[in-house]
Amino acid sequence: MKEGPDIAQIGALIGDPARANMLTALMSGRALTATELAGAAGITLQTASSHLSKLEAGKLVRQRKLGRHRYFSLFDDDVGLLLENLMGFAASRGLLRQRLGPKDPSLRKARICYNHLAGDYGVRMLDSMIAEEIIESREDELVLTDSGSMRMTGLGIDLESLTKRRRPLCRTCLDWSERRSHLAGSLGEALLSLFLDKGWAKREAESRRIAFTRSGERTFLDLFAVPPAT
Amino acid sequence: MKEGPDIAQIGALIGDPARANMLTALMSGRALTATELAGAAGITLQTASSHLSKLEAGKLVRQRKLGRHRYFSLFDDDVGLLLENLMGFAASRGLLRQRLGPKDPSLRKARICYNHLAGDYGVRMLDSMIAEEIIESREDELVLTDSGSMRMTGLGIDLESLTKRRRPLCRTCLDWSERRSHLAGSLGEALLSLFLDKGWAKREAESRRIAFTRSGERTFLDLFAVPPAT
DNA sequence: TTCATAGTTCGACCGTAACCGAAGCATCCC
DNA sequence: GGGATGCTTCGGTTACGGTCGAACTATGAA
Repeated sequence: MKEGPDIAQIGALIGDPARANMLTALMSGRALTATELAGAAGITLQTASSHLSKLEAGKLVRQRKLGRHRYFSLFDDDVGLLLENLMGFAASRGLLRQRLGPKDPSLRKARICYNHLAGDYGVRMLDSMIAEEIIESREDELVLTDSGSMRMTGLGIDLESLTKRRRPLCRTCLDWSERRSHLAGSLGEALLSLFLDKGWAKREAESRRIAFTRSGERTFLDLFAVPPAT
Repeated sequence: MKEGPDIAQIGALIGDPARANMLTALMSGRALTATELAGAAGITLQTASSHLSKLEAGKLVRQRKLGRHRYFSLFDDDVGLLLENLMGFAASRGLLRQRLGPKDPSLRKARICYNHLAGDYGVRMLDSMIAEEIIESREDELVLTDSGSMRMTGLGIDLESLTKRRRPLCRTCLDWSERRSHLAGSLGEALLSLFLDKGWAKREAESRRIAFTRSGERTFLDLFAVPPAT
């Protein structure tokens, strides 16, 4: 017997509440210091340090030294996708965290998923892009069309530099609150940065929430109009 | 903070080696008794019973009483998909089980993924079905085409009864060995049963391997021809 | 009824891992 | 240099959970 990969190790890594909290905090896409992560998990710095070295050994997070700080972030996109997946599963089993303040409609509306837009607005964006034939869905992957490339470039996205990287341009990511897919991959990341750079939306501190400005929201909804319901 | 679903509980459930082994054993799609699962995990019956009640409480498995036996199986398709996902992730981190006997090329070729075909042959089948326009990939979901419906019916699949159920007909499932998608959902399940019923392939005992007979393999490969590489 | 098999529950044991205080490095600032 | 900050390492405590033996329940067979 004993066939197949070892899922227990990863389960155990994610299974500790303190570590799960840190990973969730890192889903904000920010690189956080050990002290910040300790605060997010509600434990002392020493304990956090021990947890982080385990997460690092398991290739779930990576660290970058910057001055006397150590900035931790998720190891790669795959970790983000897996965590979002797990959240979807947990939500489907009715496993919500105890101290879930308000039901957080704003979190369902627009939030950051590691490095791209998620929530109602994220799903809506992908829907629109497919309806507008900016993206085509082939087999199980998403492909940017020629006309889509032009529109993205028109928005100010440097596709050239994006495609140079080895990371896939477009990926789907299952949204735990909407139970449908939104756009991940380097294009998903680039689009979110664009929104932030242009000031259409802002990230809230210490949260995954994305807050659109009034005019930014109008522009966004105009740009990614949803086709009338069939 | 504390926003979002609780992933730690699920992680902890999967994180124990004994439980992970049981879940992996259940990925064979068979309903197994507590004793069989104890054997698969290498623990005593008492311990297994305790683990199983936890898995049941966490809605990862369900049990059916049949005489004096209790047959355990995965709670639903979602659990199977999640586990396959986790295996893919674990494999990508190089986390293989210690006592992995032979590299198991046969397992990579064709195996059962909870209730549908996975491995090289599973991926190949979906590829072919899309190329032959039996299935179309829209947005992030798979849709059976009209001509596809006819072909499936021609094979002897009762689509009517499949669509009556609330489960989705077609779903993608990420294959951990191929790193691409294969067909899940009730159609995926029905197709595998068909292969087994027609005697094209057999399930090996105590394993996830699917062994095609010589003539069955020919028929399968003929039916799901792969388009010439572009 | 009696015996055998399948499984759960209880109790006790034990190991591991989470946790924190204190000390030790490393980096930056003055 | 001296002092402050950020983080790691060490050591020791504690608690939780996995484990199994033994006793108990339930179903089936003789």
